Amino acid sequence: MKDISTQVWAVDALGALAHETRLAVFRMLVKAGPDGMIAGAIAEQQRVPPSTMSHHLGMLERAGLVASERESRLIHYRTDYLGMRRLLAFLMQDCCQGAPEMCADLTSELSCAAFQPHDA
Amino acid sequence: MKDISTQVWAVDALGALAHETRLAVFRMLVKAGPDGMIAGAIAEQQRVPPSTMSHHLGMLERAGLVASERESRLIHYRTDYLGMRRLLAFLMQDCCQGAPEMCADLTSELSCAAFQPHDA
DNA sequence: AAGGTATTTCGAAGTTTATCGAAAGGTGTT
DNA sequence: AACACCTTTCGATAAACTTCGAAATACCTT
Repeated sequence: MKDISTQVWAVDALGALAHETRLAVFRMLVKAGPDGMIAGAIAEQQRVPPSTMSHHLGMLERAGLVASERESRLIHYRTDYLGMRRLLAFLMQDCCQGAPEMCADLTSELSCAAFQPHDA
Repeated sequence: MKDISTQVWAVDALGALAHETRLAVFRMLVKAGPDGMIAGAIAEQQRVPPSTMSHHLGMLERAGLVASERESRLIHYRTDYLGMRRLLAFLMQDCCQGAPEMCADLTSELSCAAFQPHDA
């Protein structure tokens, strides 16, 4: 075992994403980019009462997947890219020692522009 | 929304991983490589009763993250790399349109040999 | 400081999930 | 066919999660 506490955190992070509304919110924030979105707008967009959404956003934040920042009366939520990175890295960790060719497949599948700067 | 049914599946997959034992099992299988492990050995390795482990393995399998195959009396469980790939791709999807530089960071962090064939 | 807006916390209800022993389902051996 | 082995299914209990209205908190405006 490389890091037992990271595993504990990963369970929380995965649990935070393992919910229809929260996963939709997380992806919406990823799409929204660094500026993020305002709490009220997130709740409205997902057709969920503010108190319920607050609960979900709190879970995502405690899991280190999103971060919040107050701006006057509004609260901005944005993706915590470091947390997202940690989670993806954790899941991919160790996959190569067993079967390197699987990893190659994995990376070629990822739909990030960073991977295909040369072609469509 | 790109694909609503994929999102539903992703919630299941994330939920399957959002458990200490199941996440440990999944990672153990990733490390074990294509040959996978035998159900009994998995249960013993994790110090969990067979019936409990069977329940967990069933969840991982229904989520498309592992696959099982019977060999006489034993049942082999192995990582379903396609499912793993689908999940990672789903999570990374759309992250570049908001902030391409985040994606570059993401890929450089991944600890796969496929990314660093030149150095340690 | 009074009032209005944005968001969170509290509390209670219903729903889902986790656990594991006992029993059942397959599979090979004698 | 009877037995032993490996694994799953069943069933019941305990624990955790989800939901959302009401109340509380934080902030700005007047």
